[in-house]
Amino acid sequence: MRVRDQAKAMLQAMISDGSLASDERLDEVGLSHRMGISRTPLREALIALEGEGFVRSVPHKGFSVTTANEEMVRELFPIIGALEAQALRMSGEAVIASAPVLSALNNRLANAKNKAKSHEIDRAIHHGFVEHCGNPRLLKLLETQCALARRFDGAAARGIANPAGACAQHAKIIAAIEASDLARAGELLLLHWREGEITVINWLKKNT
Amino acid sequence: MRVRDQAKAMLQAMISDGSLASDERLDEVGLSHRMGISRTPLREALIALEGEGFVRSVPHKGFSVTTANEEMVRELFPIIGALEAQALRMSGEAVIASAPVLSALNNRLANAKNKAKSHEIDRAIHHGFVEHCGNPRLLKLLETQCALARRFDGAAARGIANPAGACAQHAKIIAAIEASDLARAGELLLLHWREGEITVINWLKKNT
DNA sequence: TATTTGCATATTGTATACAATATGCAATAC
DNA sequence: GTATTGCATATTGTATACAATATGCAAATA
Repeated sequence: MRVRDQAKAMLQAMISDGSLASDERLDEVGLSHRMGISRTPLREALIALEGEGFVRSVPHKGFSVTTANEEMVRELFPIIGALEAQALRMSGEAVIASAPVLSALNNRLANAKNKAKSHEIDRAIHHGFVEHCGNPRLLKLLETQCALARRFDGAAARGIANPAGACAQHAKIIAAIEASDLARAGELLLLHWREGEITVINWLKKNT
Repeated sequence: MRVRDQAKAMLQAMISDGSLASDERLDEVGLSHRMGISRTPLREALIALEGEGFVRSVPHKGFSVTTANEEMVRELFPIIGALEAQALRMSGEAVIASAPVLSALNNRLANAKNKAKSHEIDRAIHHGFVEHCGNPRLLKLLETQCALARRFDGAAARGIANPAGACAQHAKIIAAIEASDLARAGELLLLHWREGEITVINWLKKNT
C-alpha cells in the first residue's frame, strides 16, 4: 500500500473521530514529521481529501480541516438522501428479496445496547437499502458523503431522544420495499434523512 | 494561480474534448515535459482528477484516462438525474419566479443553429433548474458529474434524432415549475435524464 | 521448443532541495 | 501615537534527486 493511501486513511479517520477538529490548520512539515513520512505523500493525501470535502486549501496558506457545522448538515444530508433514494429505486427485485434481512436488522437496532452498536447497525441497514443498485459509482459517491456525515455521529447519538423514531421510519421504508413500491420507499428514505438533518441541527444548536 | 490548478483544468478539458482518449496511458515524465512543468504539480493535478473520476491510477503502474463507455453512462446519468432533481426540489420560489427565463431559453434551444450552441443553451437551462437550490455543495457535486458527462456530448449531439424531444421534455418540466409543483418537476427531470441515457447508449451501440 | 530465471530498463513513489509567497515585527516617518 | 514600509522568518509550491517496483527481453535449462 502506498504511503499516501495510508496517510489519507489515517487523516480521514482522525477527522471523522474529531482528533483533527474543524478549522484546524494542518502544518505540512509538522504533520509529516509526526506521521513519520515526507511532505510529498502527505500533500498528495491532502489533495485527495480536499476533493472529498474533508479539508480545504487556500493557495500559499495551506490546508485546514473543513467546518463541521449546521451549514454542512444542511448541505450534506439532502445529498445523501437523494443518492440513497435513487440507489434504492434502482435496486429492483434484489432489495425486495432482502426485506426480511433488513427487518431483522431493524429489530436489532431497536434493542441495541450502546450508541456505537446503534450506529453500526444503522449503517448496515442503510447499506442494505442501496447495495443492490448495481451502480458502483453511485455507491462510491454515497460512501464518501456518508463518511463526511460520520463527523456528526456524536451529535446524532446524543440528539436522538428516542431511537424508536428512527426504527419506526426504517420500518415504514422496509414495508414499502416489501410491497415492491420502491418509489414510495425512496420518498420515505428522503424524509428519513430530512428528519435526521433536523435532529442533528437541533442538537448542534443546543450544544454550541 | 497554482501550476497544479492550471494543469488540472487543462487535463480535464483535454479529456472532455477527447484530446486524451479513454484508457490512454498518462506518462508522467512525457506529459510533464510536454506541458512545461515538473512531475510534482502534474501528479497533484492527476490525483485531484482521480477523485472526480476523470482518471484512474494503479500503484506502480500509473495513471490512465477512465473509460467513457456505456457502463459509465448507465452509472453517471442516474446520479446526475437524482442530484438535479433534488436541487430543483430544494429551490423554492426562486425557480418558480425564473420560469419565464427558462421558457425563453427553451425556445432558443428549439431554434438553435448548430450543435455547439444547442449544448450551450441546454446547459444554461439545466443550470437554471438548479442554481437557486441554496446548496453549494450539491451544485459543486453536480458540476463535477456534468463535466464527466460532457465526454458524451458528441454522442448526444449526433444521437438526438429530433432535438424537439428534449425541448418538449424541458417544456413539461418548466410547466410543472410554473405550477409550483417542484416535486412533479423533479420527477420529470429524472425521466429526462433517463431518456438522455437511452439516447446516448443507443448512439454508442451503433457507433462502436 | 517452451519455460523460467535473471538482469537491464523504464516508470512510479518518496524524499529533499530550492523558489515564491505570506506573515509578523520592528523601525521610521508623519 | 499611529500608520506604513521594509525586512526576517516561516510555510507553501515546484523542481529534482533518489528508491522501489514493474516490465520486457535474453539466456539458460528442461
